[in-house]
Amino acid sequence: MVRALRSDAVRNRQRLLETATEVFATAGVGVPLESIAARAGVSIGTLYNHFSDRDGLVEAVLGEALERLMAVADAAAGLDDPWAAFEALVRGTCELQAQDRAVADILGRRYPPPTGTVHAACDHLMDRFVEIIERGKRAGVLRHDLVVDDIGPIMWSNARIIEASGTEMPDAWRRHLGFILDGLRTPS
Amino acid sequence: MVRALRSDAVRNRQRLLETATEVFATAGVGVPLESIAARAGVSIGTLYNHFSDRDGLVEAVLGEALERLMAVADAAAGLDDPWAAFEALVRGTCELQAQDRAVADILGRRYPPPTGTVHAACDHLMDRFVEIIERGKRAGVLRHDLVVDDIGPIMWSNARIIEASGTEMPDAWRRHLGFILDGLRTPS
DNA sequence: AACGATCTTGAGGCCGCCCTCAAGATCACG
DNA sequence: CGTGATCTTGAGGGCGGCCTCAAGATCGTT
Repeated sequence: MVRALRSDAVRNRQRLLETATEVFATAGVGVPLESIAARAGVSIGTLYNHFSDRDGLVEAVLGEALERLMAVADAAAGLDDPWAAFEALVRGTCELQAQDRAVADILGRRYPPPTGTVHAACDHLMDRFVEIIERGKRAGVLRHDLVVDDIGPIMWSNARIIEASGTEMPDAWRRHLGFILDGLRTPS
Repeated sequence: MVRALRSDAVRNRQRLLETATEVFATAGVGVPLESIAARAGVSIGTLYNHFSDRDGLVEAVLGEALERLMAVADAAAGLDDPWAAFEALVRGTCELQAQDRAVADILGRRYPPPTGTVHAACDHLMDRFVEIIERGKRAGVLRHDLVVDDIGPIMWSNARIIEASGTEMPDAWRRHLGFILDGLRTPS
């Protein structure tokens, strides 16, 4: 049986989750845990009371972001036009990377082997990609030699571009992705 | 007047340079300096006797790699066919990144603001790009909206793909770059 | 060979980060 | 209000990396 948490514990846990969500989203999953505890107004010990380690915190925090990811994937899969579906999936995923550095880190392979919910979400995403790529190729809108394994590199590099371009060239990734998409489309 | 180095100092400096070249090329410019000293059979203190800090060592080591870079750039600029020139420049640069992690780090923006010789080399490379992009656009083989600033992201992301794909997918970057190049070409 | 100039050495200070744990604070319940 | 269970705290140990500097080794010159 799981004991009920004490009220202060509930409050602290909540604050930690909120803070971590913000900080991870803006500074990435690699940020010092001390900084999260500090911003949450709590000691580092308390953070470790609630989460086993960085992984535990990440797992606990990424829920909403992963749902957004799945939502994008499902929405894309729901589109009728095969090219539109593919484009929506790629653009949507990259957009989420741009909006949330934690997502960029995960999808960009800057953070160790995803496990648990994170892994599951990535799997689901990849399944959608398989599906949509198949559809696109059958419809003849996607280049015939494209395979799912080509998606990884797109996301890794998108993460890097977002990071390296920072605030000076905030739409660099969009331009770049545009080029790639043009390269993936079957010439009409 | 510059004093002549003592013979043992010459030997050590030489060994350090050789070792650093190897290690930087395979493990990147961020590798612990201690590991270089160790592999060179010399103490960390000696390394710091010869090079002010990591930057100093990098600068001293990168000479040949930078020359290879310029050679590629000049060779590309020498090609008659405008598309061939562009493709050679992009592919050549990325190839050098794949062969030498130090080059990948520099061109991939994983290492601080390039200064000195490194900066000069990057400048030269970019000049070549400007030139070749202009030529390609005039000849109508390159998409009209392409600008030099679009090259950075290509190299940043190439560095990332090389790194993330490691030995499992050693030609991931090549495939990916192929897509991009198709996206940059004017549809015929 | 002997001496001073030059060079090497590696322990150690510093820093940032990870994570732990004993002591103390807070809560909740009777 | 008192008492035990629960939770928080932050100093501190560990680690890995940067860089320094006083002591000692080596060189080369006379």
